[in-house]
Amino acid sequence: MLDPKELKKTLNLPKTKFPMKASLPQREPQILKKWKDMNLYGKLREERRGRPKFILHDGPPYANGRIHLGHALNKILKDFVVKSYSMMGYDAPYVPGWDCHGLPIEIKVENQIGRLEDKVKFRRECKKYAEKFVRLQRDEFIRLGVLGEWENPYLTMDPDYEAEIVRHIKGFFQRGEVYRAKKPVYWCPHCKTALAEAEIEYHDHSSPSIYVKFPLKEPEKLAPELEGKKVFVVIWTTTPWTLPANLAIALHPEYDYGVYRDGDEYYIMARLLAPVVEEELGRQMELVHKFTGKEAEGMKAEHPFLDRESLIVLADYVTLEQGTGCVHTAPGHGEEDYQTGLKYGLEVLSPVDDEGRFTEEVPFLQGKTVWEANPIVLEILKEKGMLLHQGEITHSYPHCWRCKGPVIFRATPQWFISMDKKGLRKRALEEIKKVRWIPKWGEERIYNMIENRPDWCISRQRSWGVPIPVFYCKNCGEALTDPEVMENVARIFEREGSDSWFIHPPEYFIPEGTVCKKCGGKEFVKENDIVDVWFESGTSHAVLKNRQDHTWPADVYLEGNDQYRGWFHSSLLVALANEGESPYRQVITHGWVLDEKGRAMSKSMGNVIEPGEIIKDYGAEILRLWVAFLDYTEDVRLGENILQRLTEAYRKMRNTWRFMLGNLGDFSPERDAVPEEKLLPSDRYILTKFRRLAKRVKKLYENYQYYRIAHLIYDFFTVDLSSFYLDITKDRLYCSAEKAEERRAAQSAIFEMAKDSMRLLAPILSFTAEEAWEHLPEFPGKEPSVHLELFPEEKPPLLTSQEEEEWEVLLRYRDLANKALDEARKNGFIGNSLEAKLVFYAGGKDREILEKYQEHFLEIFIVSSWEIKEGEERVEVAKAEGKKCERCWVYHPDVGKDPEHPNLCPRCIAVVKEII
RNA sequence: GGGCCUAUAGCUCAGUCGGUUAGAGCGCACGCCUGAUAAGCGUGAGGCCGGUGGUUCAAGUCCACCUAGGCCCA
Repeated sequence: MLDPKELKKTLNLPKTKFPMKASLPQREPQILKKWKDMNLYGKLREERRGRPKFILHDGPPYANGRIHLGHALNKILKDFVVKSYSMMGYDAPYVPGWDCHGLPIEIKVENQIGRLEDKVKFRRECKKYAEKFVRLQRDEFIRLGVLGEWENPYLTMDPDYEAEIVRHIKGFFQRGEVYRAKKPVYWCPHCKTALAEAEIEYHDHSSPSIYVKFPLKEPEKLAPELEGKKVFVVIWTTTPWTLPANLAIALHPEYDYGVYRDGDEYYIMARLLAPVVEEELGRQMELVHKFTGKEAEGMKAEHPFLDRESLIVLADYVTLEQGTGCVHTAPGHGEEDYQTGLKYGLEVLSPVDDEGRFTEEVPFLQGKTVWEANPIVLEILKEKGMLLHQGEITHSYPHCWRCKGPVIFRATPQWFISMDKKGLRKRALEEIKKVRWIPKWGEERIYNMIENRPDWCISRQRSWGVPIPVFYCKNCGEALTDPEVMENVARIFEREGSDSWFIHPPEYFIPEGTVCKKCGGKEFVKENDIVDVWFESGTSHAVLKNRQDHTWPADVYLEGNDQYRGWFHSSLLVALANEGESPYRQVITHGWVLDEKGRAMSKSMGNVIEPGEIIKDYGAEILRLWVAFLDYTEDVRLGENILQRLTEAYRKMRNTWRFMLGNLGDFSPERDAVPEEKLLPSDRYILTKFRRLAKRVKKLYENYQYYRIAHLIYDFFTVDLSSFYLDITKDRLYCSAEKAEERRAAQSAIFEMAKDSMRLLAPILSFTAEEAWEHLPEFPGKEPSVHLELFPEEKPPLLTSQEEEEWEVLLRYRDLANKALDEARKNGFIGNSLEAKLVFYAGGKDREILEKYQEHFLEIFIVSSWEIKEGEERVEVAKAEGKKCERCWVYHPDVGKDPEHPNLCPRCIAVVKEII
């Protein structure tokens, strides 16, 4: 007689070196090293050569700072796309890129080393800064398990790339879509430079607060009884110096306005603000006429001190918080004023020079700074009797971040791409309809933006970027925008980079014999402005044309939903204008990363989670699983609780693989695989379910529905595998003879599911699938990395539809049996379910089905004995007959009858005899 | 203020054309097992479907408004 210890040795218990504990933070770097050493990316390119292409074109992140969770979400999703399409059999190269030029880097560098007069030196520092963060971010992206051509990314500061930018600018000029016009920008009179929004600080500042009268022309048009009366539109302003540039007065179209009599004068203002003005003036006025803003549109007023008209216009931004509801509008001195000016075709006046001094356009102020001009304007207004009231106000006012002095809005010449001159807007709107937008509301969103956007101002008064390749005639100032000259510049940039612009004189770029078309001048000066960085990144589609292994247009762009305004937008315009069509066929967007409560992460809220922390504490795989489980088309949340859930889900999947691998320890697919027709019913059932799952998963990968995949596979692992199939087949796997056909049958099913689930999950659980793949038994054609594999080919279901219905009945009875067994356990009647005998009550067809499968009930219900009786559907629990077999723990009446093995059941005696 | 979007159990997700008592997995509680063991199995409790009003015989689902949140713009 064998004692329990010896008996245990006769069992086929799971055995694998695949560890239960993942230790992801330590293990992942080893797997990354394997991929690097074997040149996985290069090998994949080789293996897929000649296959149809699938191009995901990477939107370049900005080379500034470490990566945050938004980057992680984005790059992991891209990795899902690229890896899954690669496993579908496409040749799917992935070339990452970086956006390297632009203001944020200039600001950072300026903070570090100060402002250098030498632009070449300054740009060199900017370049170093960008290179540093490209390196850092690249390593962080690699750490996430993202596979790509990291050794050879595209950078917007590469000479080749800069040349493409110039060529695309050239294209816009060539088609006559570029024009030069004045536009107001923040301007620091002390530093004599334009400032970007990001360079503005707001501080309190004391300004005059004045009410000014504009005599209304033809007041009878507003109300007949006003004919011949002295009617004034009253405006309020804190910048009297901008009054010389006044061209309009804006009213809100919907607000109520009134004409108020004050002695023999009549004042127009918003009715809700009249009491405020009355209080300022210290006297009451009489309301003599009411009207709404839109009634006054197109009327004219006289400028209070210049011989000029001021048009009454309408604008939605007029508020009733301050002033009179009638807004002084100077298109050269304010962003909103400028927009309104565009709408009404007003001139952009800005009679102020670099130092903030008035030009000869305003003779009586010439040479005075805007600050000096304020009191002079007041004097004139008083003189002309146009100053209704004067006070002082302290308010928040924009200041220069460098010199801390107050800044002004000043119109300067800028380059614009026209949306309508050559039908760019119209063609863009048509092209949008041809693209597949995921989610589909994206189409409406970008459509509305393109439909309503103003002309694109592409010039920036900065130095870290690509120059606009234009020259000006030294003699007459005319711009030289000759395409051939620009092509020459492109060729030079290709060779020397855009630094050359700041090194060489104009003659270096301009072919000999070039003369000014206007005056015949032969001497030129270079443009100082650089191009908007959105134009640069919008040129990235050229990467697809310049790399041999790519095709144009891209199949997919995939970015956060802020990029409807950003990269999707600029890419569409740049590519469409130059190539004639959209650079992408599909655009996928993902949401924002929020904290667990659904709020945006911000430093001030103190709720920021760094990807690095998660990788250190949990592993990049958990981050990948996070991305997989969420519906990324909406905003996604992350916090401790969610990480905890994900870690547990991860462990379950890992353990399921581990258990499968353990049971395949002695299995060689080539030698031991059992033909499908010899599989047991439960094997056929689970494989049918699994094959159906595999088919759905592949379809879902095609449609980028990762969270559905994750849920489906995870549910299959927990419900179908762990708690059903793998639980019920333990008896077969452990207790049957090692080479018994029923055991090999279960192993065959497990092998298929292990192998194919690893392949199906490889794009998501890239690290763990790889690790598990290494522990999977060898078979012919097994690739050294799971990422070189293809998705499993479709296999037919093994059950007929009738058999499937039979399984529904069996599983219904399994539920009943479990409830009954639980009841019995709670009563202390049994412990382990093998102590039980089940009595099934069934009738008709159900009874036939139970009888048909009853030889498998030990397996399906994990009980020692059973009986089927006629009756209403239910299951009862009795004690199993016989004694417990010490080897398989099943109760059997014959245990004790064999004198040699009195502690074993007949089956185990047979198995044991064979072994001994 | 405008454009677009979101809201179902503690968490992540289902919920078809409007149609029975709104589902799943995890987590939680209780129990079993000790041959997947820092595992495995079973049972159970969790829902004002963000709120209000409307359309309808019937609303998680359609409409309007509101609240909370997100991206972009002003």
